[in-house]
Amino acid sequence: MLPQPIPVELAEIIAQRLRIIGDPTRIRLLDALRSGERSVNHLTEQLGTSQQNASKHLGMLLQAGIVSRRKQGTTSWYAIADDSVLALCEQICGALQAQLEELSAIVGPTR
Amino acid sequence: MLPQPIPVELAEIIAQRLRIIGDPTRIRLLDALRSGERSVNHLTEQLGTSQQNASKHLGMLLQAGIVSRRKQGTTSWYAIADDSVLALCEQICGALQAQLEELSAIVGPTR
DNA sequence: CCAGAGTACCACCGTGCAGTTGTACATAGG
DNA sequence: CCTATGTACAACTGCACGGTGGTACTCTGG
Repeated sequence: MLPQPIPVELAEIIAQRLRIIGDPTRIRLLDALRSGERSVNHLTEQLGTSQQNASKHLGMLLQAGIVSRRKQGTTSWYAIADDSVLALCEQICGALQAQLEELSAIVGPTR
Repeated sequence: MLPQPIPVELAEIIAQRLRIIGDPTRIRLLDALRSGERSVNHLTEQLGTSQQNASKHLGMLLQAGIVSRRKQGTTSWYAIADDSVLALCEQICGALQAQLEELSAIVGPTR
């Protein structure tokens, strides 16, 4: 599926994508959106951060096409538009768990 | 598999992991290692970067447990230790292609 | 028309990181 | 030994980014 020598441009696109998701606040925003559509106010309170910060990160996720925005009155409702990002986090956690199991096997092999 | 409210610490770990992979040079290093074990010198020439830069990024990937190092004489041989990173890139590309197809469907729906 | 709520944008600051330069270390060859 | 080769580490610089404060804009309710 991937071309054998990945061109520099594609490497930069992939890297940019990974860096967009690679932020604790944005990961927590996406996590909060797993339950469904949420307003900025709700997300701000759930994360315990400032409204400006939440809006800023949601704007970045929106521009990247990872979330979608729906305006109703004065409130904006955000939702996950790209389900693959959650699978990405799952995969990361899976790799981490595999590494931890290897380490524990080395530390305590006979036990 | 993932806990429902992702704890802040886990979000930071996932984010750090994504940021480590989210660099064009490191993605190209991992891509070059898809063909098998390679020396620093070989990777330096293949990427067209400096030896110091390649060594620096390889050190980061090594510390993260993504690649492995084997020293023989004066040369260091690096190899991919965590195959899931390649699947990660594949997934990113898949999501990008899906988004592109959606866009092209909007731009030229009858053609 | 006015006040308040909800949201987004802008400027700023501090931090972290990518790339470069210089250099130290280890090993093989003569 | 002495030199060359291959690699890793430290310091520096420029730049991008995360968080914050301030503010403008929009819509709703009175």
